[in-house]
Amino acid sequence: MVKMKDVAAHAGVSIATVSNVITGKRVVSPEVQKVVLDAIAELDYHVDTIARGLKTQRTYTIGVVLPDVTKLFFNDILKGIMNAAYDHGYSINILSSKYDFNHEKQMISSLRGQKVDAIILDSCVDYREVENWGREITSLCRSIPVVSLESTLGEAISSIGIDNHYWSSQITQHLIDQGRQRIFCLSGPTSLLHERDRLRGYREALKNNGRTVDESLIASLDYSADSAYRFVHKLFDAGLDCDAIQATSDQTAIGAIKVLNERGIAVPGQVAVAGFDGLFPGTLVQPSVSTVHVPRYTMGYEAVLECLRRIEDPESQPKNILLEGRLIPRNSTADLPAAAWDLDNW
Amino acid sequence: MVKMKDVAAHAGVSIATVSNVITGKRVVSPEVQKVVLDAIAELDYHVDTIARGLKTQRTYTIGVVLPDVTKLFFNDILKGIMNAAYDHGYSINILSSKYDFNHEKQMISSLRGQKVDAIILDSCVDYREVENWGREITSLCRSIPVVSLESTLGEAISSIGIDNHYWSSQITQHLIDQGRQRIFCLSGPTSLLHERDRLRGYREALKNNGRTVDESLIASLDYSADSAYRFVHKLFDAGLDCDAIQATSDQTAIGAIKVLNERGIAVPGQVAVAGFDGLFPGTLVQPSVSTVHVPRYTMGYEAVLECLRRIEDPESQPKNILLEGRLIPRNSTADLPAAAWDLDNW
DNA sequence: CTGAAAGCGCTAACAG
DNA sequence: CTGTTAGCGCTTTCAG
Repeated sequence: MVKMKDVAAHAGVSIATVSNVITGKRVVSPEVQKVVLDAIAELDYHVDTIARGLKTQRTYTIGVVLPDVTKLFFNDILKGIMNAAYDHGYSINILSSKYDFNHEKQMISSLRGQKVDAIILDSCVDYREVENWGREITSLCRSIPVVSLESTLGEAISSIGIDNHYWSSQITQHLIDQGRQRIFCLSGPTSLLHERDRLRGYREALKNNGRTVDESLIASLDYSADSAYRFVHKLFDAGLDCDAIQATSDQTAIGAIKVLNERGIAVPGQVAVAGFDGLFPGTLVQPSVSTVHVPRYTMGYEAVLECLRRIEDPESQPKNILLEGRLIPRNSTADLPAAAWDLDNW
Repeated sequence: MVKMKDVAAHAGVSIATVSNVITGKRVVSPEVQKVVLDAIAELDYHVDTIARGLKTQRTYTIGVVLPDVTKLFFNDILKGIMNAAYDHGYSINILSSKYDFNHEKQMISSLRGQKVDAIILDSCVDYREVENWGREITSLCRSIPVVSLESTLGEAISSIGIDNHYWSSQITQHLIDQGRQRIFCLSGPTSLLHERDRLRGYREALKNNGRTVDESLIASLDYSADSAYRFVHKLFDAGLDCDAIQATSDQTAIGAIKVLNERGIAVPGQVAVAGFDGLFPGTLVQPSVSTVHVPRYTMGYEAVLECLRRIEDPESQPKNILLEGRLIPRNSTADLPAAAWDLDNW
């Protein structure tokens, strides 16, 4: 491996000069500069980022901890993160907590050892522990910026996400506007703050329309379509009486639609189904799924920008960034022209 | 940041002893070990992987260069890579070449500067340059193992993939078995070796069945569903006469199905459509897409294992690993019970 | 504007 | 079994 010393020798200058040419932190005369640059090209020299990192204590790497990278939802976030990072000369180090809070803790810890310059975290912490965890992260990651995805983790930690409460209420309202009377709410894990927000939105929309919340029309599952599928089958076996199902993810909404299709229950004729997130498979199934679009790509991209902002100005304060969602009515709740397949984002 | 020196001081031993406890490369007495471990825990010490890397010249990082991480196909490979890497204590550094060979070259180069321990590459090199590029990589990455995905890049480079030629011929055969006479082949970029293999498979299957290859029934596009969509519309506008379309990707197959659905052409009644890859959206659309399953996850996982094998034994020789594909007939080519939605892998 | 030299935090000889 | 010490390749004072 050719190193700086070799370049210096080849160019007939000192090693410090080579360094200055490369970093541009000190002025080097044009002639010398050229000689050095030529030597670099000729020897095909590349700075050793490890050695540089040891000296500068910067790695140009952002650590990313997500609950489950294999899921489309996080994949899209990841795309945004990767593109933004690449655009700005950063690498990323991705870790999957698998919705296990202990893993998450450990990963944050290990990321520090790797000297990442910033951390982007989509936490799976229990909502009751949010504040503690926020404080712990803050003390753990004393000197580097942390950006939380989807939910707020406290004062010292930047966050970026949508107003889940609001957008969830919007989709409930949409179902009500379609004349639905008994809306079943299929929620995700209630330990997650943003799931609670979505559930709150559902409740609030009902109340705003002068309805009472029937607790027998609320259930919490994990995020898997399969759980939803089996669960909804059981519901109907038990004689569930509803004319709409509002799922807090497209994944589970589609699981529900599958059940209804299998049982010969017309969607949306007899039962309307709404999802959440705006994943592309919602456009492929029959009927297409009404949903709220969560700007996942933007979330990832902006999260990186927020990291960079705080890296570049260590004095700058954490920001809470709120992105816009978007209600997308499709054929599972409304009588609309058939939605077009989204074929471009996969 | 607490460092080894601090741990040593706190434990009342030398810094070397701390190092030995951590690496386990030299025996330390149980008592001393305990004292050190306690100090580490108490101070919440984490080894600085940068400093270690500078010394050991190992980063426990695998560089990954894929054409387009935003695509489902590569995403699944990535999952395999990430899981395998994580299982073995490695990090990965992902780069997206965007199907630009110059990017790819540059990325391989930059990965060397980052001192990755191995590289996994899914190359977009033109098939005519494969050998040159293979040689160049070999000399560029002299001391680290390189594993090529999807196609073979020469002697010194391990590879892992399926027999595209064979499996493509299998799907053509399937269409022939279904009684199809005029099979249009919608190929991907012909500069890619594995696309050429798939096309060869199509040709060979026709010949094996005593048919002549009609060159007007062959076209090459990029991989986007949108291109396929517009192109197939034009084909039918121009009066294309065929009773089957064999696309070399599910993406383009679905684009074609969309066209046929729009034009009221029955699939598979009038025109059968087959894809390739086995992506889950093929199970969601109507009709579901017959395809060849490419074990993408396994490909990624095994690629990492191959890296590790060669890292651990530098004397070991590169291997060419061939994985099994699987023909999956679904409703777009055959009169079968409706295929079930794949809801679990996204 | 250029060079010499210290040292980032760790590992691995080498001594003891 | 434990300690001392020389560097890994770079950046960055400090001198010139």
